[in-house]
Amino acid sequence: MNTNNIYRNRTLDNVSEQDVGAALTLAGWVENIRDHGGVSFIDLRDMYGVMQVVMRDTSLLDGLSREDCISVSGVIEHRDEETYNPKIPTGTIELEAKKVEVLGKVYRQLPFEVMTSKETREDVRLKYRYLDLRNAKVRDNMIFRSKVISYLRQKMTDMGFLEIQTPILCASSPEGARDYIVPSRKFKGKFYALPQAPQQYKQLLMVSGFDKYFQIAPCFRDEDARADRSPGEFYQLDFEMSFATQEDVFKVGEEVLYETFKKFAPEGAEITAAPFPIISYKQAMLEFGTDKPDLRNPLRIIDVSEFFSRCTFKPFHDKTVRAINVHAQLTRGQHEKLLKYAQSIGMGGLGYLEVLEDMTYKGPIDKFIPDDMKTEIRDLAGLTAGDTIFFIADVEELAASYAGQLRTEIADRLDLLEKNAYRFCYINDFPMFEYDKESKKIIFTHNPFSMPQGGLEALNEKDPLEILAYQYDIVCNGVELSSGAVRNHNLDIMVKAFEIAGYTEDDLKEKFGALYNAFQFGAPPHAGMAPGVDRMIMLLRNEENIREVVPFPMNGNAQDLMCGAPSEVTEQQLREVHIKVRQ
RNA sequence: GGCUCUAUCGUUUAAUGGUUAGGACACUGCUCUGUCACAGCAGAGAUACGAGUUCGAUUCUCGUUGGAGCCGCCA
Repeated sequence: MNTNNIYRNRTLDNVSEQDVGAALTLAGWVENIRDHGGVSFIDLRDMYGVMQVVMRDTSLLDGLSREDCISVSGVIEHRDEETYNPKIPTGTIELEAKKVEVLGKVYRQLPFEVMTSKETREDVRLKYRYLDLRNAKVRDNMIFRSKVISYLRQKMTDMGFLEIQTPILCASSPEGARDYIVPSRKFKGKFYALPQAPQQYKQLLMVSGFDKYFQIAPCFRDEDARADRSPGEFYQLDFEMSFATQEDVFKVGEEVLYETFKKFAPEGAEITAAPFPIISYKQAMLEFGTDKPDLRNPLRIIDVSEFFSRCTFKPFHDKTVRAINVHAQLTRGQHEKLLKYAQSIGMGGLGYLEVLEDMTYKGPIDKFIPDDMKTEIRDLAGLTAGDTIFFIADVEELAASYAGQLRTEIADRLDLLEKNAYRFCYINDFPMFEYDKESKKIIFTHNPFSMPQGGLEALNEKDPLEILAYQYDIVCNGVELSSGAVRNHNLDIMVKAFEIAGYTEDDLKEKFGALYNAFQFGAPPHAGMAPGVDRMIMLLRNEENIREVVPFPMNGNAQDLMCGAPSEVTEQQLREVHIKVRQ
């Protein structure tokens, strides 16, 4: 880039051997100073690269320190061949400084060294995030993020989707996550809420006739953080389509994600090609013990409850029994560690069998399997010599969950995960309702606006807990990237569904008035989903923590350590919005 | 709300019931004409806070505060 102003006339990606002899002014930050007495070097860094500046007049160095922001004028010189630096693109040239101007001085000792900031305690990095962002790796994550987002926009636009902004100040909704609320000045005692997602607006856009909508949408949820979950706010690639079925949405999701991952994944990465495998919720809970399976993990869980109901091992009778064949022999140490892990997640013990060379079994469970049933378990679990099979028994829900956690733990310990691969799948057929033990009521499992499979007839006739929804997730490497649904655009079905979840038609009118009204004016069938943008980038960058790909993340307690949010406001501000804070 | 881990110079890391609490990088000063995360010499700089046990606590115990991870929660 040519900029040509008083600060600089080139950026550092645009200086090359062709410029040897040219008088240039460059600007950036002092990354490093190497003072050799008679001659000194500084590494000048800007957003685009690094350039060595040589100072033969060492008085130019006076008063300079690391991370000062400076403008340097001088002449580009060719380096002697033995002093080339192959590590940087500008390694065969350097700028001989004639004049240095400090544009922004460093007045205090830096809280950490920029070059190694990623090794610094996270709360210190976050407090000085603007310095942390000077680090090349952190900066590259942001540049990468920008490129991904701009590609997503381009791709969605190319596919015929229209980007439309929806409000940030909207009405609070009773379902889902806790809202962030904003008090109203004009209406005493009333509040706006920040959107958990643009859910209702995008459905209203469908009613308006905007066939294909998308948005890189900020979403706000007042829930606790996790390593892969930003507290407070995050971004989704939110999209919705009219006259669309689940399959139509799957096609769009597959295309966008596959193309994006193909373009941005590390070199040589394997990416699931479309069509992505579709796994029902029920099958996922059985085979993987979770609704977000990591398909890089080759281990599968099988159900052996019926088999063990016929064996003589009492503790397994009347239990759900799941089994994992790990296709390997574990050392005694590995067994001990695994048992310890099993106990740490709440399991009583961990039964297993080892398959010997002669296909007989060894292990604490063996004596409870009658001789005439030994080949049956072999066929059931596909046992071959050298295998070890673990058994997990409990009530169904816990057995599934324990088996799922063990599957992950074993694969980790035995290093079984497929390397440099992005394995996608759809999980669908989620239950529409579930029983909430706390309130002892039937509640919506996920999105209350999803279309129940079987429509009104199912709602009227089936056990609510048996009804499935046209509701789906995209999972990649064990990370839930997205959820979505075919929406319920039929008012009768919606009234009935909400009735089952304990809402009257009046509740519906009051809480979701916009949708309730809109669906009386010719609502088209529609469906959509919303892949998480931050999570996508985290996966593509192989970062363990989502904060590494967010420009200004809050800490785990949803505090902005840099600016001090949340903070107190003045008495007057509170008075204006009719709020009194209880001491 | 619950569980687990954690807190030593600016950063990072070591050690210890009695020490001058050590190193590395950064910082300050000096030396050095080709380095590139330069090198050498010298210097300044730390046991989060509050109790308890003890002759003596930075070390052991409890609590507070902060941080991280997990569970709950996240339509």
